Amino acid sequence: MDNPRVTIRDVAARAGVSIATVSNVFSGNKPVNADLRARVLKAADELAYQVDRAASQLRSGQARVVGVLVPDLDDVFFTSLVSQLEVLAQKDGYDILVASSRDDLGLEQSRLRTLLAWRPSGLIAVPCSDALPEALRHEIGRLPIVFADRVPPEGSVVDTVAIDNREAGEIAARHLLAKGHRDILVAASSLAISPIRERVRGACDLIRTMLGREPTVIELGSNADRGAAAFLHWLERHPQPSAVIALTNVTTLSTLSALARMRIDIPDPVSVVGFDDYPWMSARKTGLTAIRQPIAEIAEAAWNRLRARMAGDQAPPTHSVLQAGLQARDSVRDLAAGPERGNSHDPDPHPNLEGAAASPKAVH
Amino acid sequence: MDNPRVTIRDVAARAGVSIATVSNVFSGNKPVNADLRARVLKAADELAYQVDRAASQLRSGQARVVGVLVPDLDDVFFTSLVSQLEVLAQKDGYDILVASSRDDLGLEQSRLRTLLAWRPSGLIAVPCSDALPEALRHEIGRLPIVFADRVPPEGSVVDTVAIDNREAGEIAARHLLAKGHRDILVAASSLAISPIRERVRGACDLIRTMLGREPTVIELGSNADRGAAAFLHWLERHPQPSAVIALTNVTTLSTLSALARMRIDIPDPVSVVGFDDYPWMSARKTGLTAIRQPIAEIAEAAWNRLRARMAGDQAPPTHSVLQAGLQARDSVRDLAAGPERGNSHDPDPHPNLEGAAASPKAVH
DNA sequence: AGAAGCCTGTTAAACGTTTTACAGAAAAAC
DNA sequence: GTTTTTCTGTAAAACGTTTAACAGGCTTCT
Repeated sequence: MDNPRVTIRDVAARAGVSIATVSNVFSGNKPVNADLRARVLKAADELAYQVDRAASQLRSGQARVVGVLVPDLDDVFFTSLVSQLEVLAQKDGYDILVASSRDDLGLEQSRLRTLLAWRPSGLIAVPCSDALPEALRHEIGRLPIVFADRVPPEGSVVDTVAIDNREAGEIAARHLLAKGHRDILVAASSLAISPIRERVRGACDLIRTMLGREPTVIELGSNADRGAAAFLHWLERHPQPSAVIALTNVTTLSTLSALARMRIDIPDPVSVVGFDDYPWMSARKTGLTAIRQPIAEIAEAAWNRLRARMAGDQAPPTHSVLQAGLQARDSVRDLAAGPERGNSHDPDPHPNLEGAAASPKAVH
Repeated sequence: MDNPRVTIRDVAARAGVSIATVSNVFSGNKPVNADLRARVLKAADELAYQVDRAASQLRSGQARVVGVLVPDLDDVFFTSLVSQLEVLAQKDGYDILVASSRDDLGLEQSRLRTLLAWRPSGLIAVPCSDALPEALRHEIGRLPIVFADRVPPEGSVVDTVAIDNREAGEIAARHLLAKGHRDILVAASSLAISPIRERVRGACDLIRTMLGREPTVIELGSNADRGAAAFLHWLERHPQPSAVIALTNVTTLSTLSALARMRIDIPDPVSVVGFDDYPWMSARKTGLTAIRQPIAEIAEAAWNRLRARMAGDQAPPTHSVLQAGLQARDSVRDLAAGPERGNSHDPDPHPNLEGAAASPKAVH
């Protein structure tokens, strides 16, 4: 009852073959005769044999594990990403090692180091700054790496997958402008994060062009509660905007929390365009109009790129850019249509004029 | 520029010591003279040496990795758990290997097998059925295992950590009864899941005792959208209840979605007690009254148990039971206070009479 | 029929660590 | 002054697998 550990040698003995044959049966590295194969499988099954990944990896150098590094495991956006990646990886026989950098450069560095110590066959990361993490510098040509979501603005030495963030901001702004909003507040998480800067730029550029004046931009951070407090603080000492664009799912939460606490209704007097699309956004009386990121496609693109690299693709880095779309619901008031006040009783959501279908588009 | 891999041997050569000494420096297994130690560290740093975990693990049998298995990586409850566990594990120098069973027994089996192939030093799992997964049967005395959240009702052969689910259901029911509600609907995810059955039992027992009749129980599944559709379907062909208890965070979402789509207001005419406590629950005009699970404490208890086991604790399995509490907000109407209708303009949430502080309580 | 080529299976040598057994030097005990 | 003990470092043997090199038994080709 207390057999210490069953190895390939035990299986070989029981099946009456050499250990190499057993290895070949499991790794599929060399073909093996059908009935021998059956004998081996039977023996392995009876002994409840499992190949030891450490030994396997040590000898072969092949890890069948990929590291996944994200900035925050409490942010649904990132966990959705992890969830999708787990499914894709599992389909291809890979396990995933997840680590969170908690948006801290030092922690990112150390988490990367420990991930690399596993000698993974690949790495998918959402880095927490624009600079290439020091720990990855030496790995550039060696280890397949894909950056997702947060990609350096000036191109990267590794493969990247992200949405067109500038356009995402623009879509939000265009929607509000089309509905007659003139006093738009832009709520960002942090301008230190380049995709956020891009979203802000997209929104601000359009607003400036159309209205000839700069919208106000505020930073609410990456924590919903603290963000809500910050926004509350802002609301108390500034005139109420007619609409706010939240550029992140947690900023959306912060915005809604603060508005709720101030007992300010949506979409009248304040309209809101949120970011990302999660069940809670439609689980409310006035569903949230939001910019939808195609998370499944981001994950898929990242995985496909990583898989190609792991298979030996040596082409220069590619940068996939996916499209975000507008998910129109009821949180934006139509000021252009007419001056009627109060909650709209019109059950029809506004049609989506902007064309929201997400489709991949390879660049560079 | 293309050195293939730097091993302990290279470091030893450069530092002018034996490989055993280098190993001792890094593993801390045997003390080593201070200046030798410094030489080794310097050499290692210059070569950017990293110990190879596969080799290390193969020889020592020590993995410094723990497997984490959850039923659904898109459910915030589980990802919060993973997030907390990642922090705790990292603090103790462990990495985590995450896998999702997607609530499928077969997948759970296969995911467990691949986790076990890593020979992890421990395993934290939220199983998807009451039965001990077949893959774990052989590991019982060998591998430290902790089950969290979903624990078999009749005790378990492994350590478990969970909340008092019966009481959680009871608290929700008591709150509604105290507010004068008589027509209560219980929305569960799936009665196949034992903690859900317990919550249902807690709520139903109390309601039966107080009111002398059985409340209606419906199953909405573990997907928010499908659950919303199911509840909508139910609402269309049954009389409106005065209150609904949602026993899961996704059932809460389903419930709110369906009510929103029916344009039924909260808390009047329908009150809602939700489950779990997430930012989106307070990011609404009428904040959600909900049963709060102490996720951080669940994670901590699970990790502490696992750590003790990994350190060699051989005591019989323990079963920690934590307390859930009521987070009172504005989604429950007070029918007892008076017959006034319409949205309450009273900004004060009802005081929490039930005593919500969560505290660990060891059992068995 | 004999040589050449393919299968299919085996033997043995890695892979990079940890760890046991041991050796030499310094310190302590007699 | 010798012996014992303690301390530090080293040599070498694992750990369980993959894989290169090889060895037979076939088929296939001259």
